[in-house]
Amino acid sequence: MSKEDSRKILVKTMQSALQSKGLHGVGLSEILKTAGLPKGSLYYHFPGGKEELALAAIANAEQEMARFLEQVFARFDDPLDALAAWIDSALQRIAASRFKLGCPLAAAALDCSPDDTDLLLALHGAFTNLRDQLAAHISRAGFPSDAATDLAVLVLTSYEGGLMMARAAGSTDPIERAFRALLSHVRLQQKELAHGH
Amino acid sequence: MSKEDSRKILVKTMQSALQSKGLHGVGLSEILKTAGLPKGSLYYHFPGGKEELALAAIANAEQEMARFLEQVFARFDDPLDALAAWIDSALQRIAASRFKLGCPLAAAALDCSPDDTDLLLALHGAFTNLRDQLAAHISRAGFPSDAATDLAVLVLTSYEGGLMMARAAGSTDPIERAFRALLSHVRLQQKELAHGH
DNA sequence: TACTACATAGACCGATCGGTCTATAACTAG
DNA sequence: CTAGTTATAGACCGATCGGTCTATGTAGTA
Repeated sequence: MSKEDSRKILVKTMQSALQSKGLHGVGLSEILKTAGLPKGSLYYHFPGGKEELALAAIANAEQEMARFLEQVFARFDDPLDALAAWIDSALQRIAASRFKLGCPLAAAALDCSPDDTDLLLALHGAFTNLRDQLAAHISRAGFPSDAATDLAVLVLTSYEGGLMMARAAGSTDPIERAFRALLSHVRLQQKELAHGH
Repeated sequence: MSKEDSRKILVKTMQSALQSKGLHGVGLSEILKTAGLPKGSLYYHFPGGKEELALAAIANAEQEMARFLEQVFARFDDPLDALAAWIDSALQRIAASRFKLGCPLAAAALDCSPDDTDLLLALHGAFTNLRDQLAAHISRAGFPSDAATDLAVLVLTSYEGGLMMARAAGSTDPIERAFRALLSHVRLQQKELAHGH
């Protein structure tokens, strides 16, 4: 097994563990058992141990999400249609996991100690990047830059909060309701803007 | 020290621990040290151990939040003004804790195992109650029942997601942005409704 | 074949985990 | 004063935690 294979397996395993149990909810032994690798491999690829692995998993999750967003926005002319499609696919993914999987970023953010600065900094960076990416697309829908950034944050917070509540509810209902409300309000605002107010 | 005192201290300590470190982020020993009580007290008041204590902390957090919401909505004629005031006070509370404290419900939801059914059921109940409470007030602002519930969920998800992102950012910026967008869109919709559309 | 990285393998460590158990202090009722 | 209940107190337990360490393949190069 090559170097890159083991690294990737470990990162993916940690990412999935973050989604289902949080940072402190899983032990290294469980991760290694799932990954099918011994402890030596972990500390060879990640001398920093659990935290370094978590940082890698966070970076990977951010990249995956950014890539996916880019794909979705490329498939639709109207950014708001893309937004709706993104949420639809998220609903399917969550339901498919029987509501076990949340966002690895959110889980890490709430499960770490407040003075775990490395982790929090990485998370802040990830959220900022995703926010700016969303904002850039939303502004294409006719929203001024400031309003687009605010809207992007609203979308992200609802998404994260919605994932969390969907997990508790064992249902996609919270996400469906939140984005039904969000999109209906945003469409209305868009119409107002188009009429030159 | 009376029975009720120790119980309350333990519940509050666990609640605060959930907010700052999550369910698995704190050990019982740390909780007991903070509470200034020995292990015997914990297992006397909560024979079910950590999980029973966590359930009590969740129930208490829900009650506190519901009570606070009731107070805020009682102070304003316009429910949307109350919503804004609620967020303002949340911003102050978060900043005062130097962004260390999140929502204990969210932390528990993301930090527990997917088959921890007791915990997830309690969380689902709490979120549903808060949602219905919010929806009842929002419908007073002129929104039909269905739309009011959707909006209430949007408010809750944004609040929870916003708290999480504020923690990562070390700033109230995400909450401010999310609710600036949310309230502006909702006010617009309210105007449309008032004009009889 | 010998040398040298790379990567795996897992025994082992002290610390801490959640939980159990017995002992005792403090108060109340008779 | 005694008996009984309530609550505190903390020693103690096996399991598991994250992390270190040495030994063992294994692949590429000379």
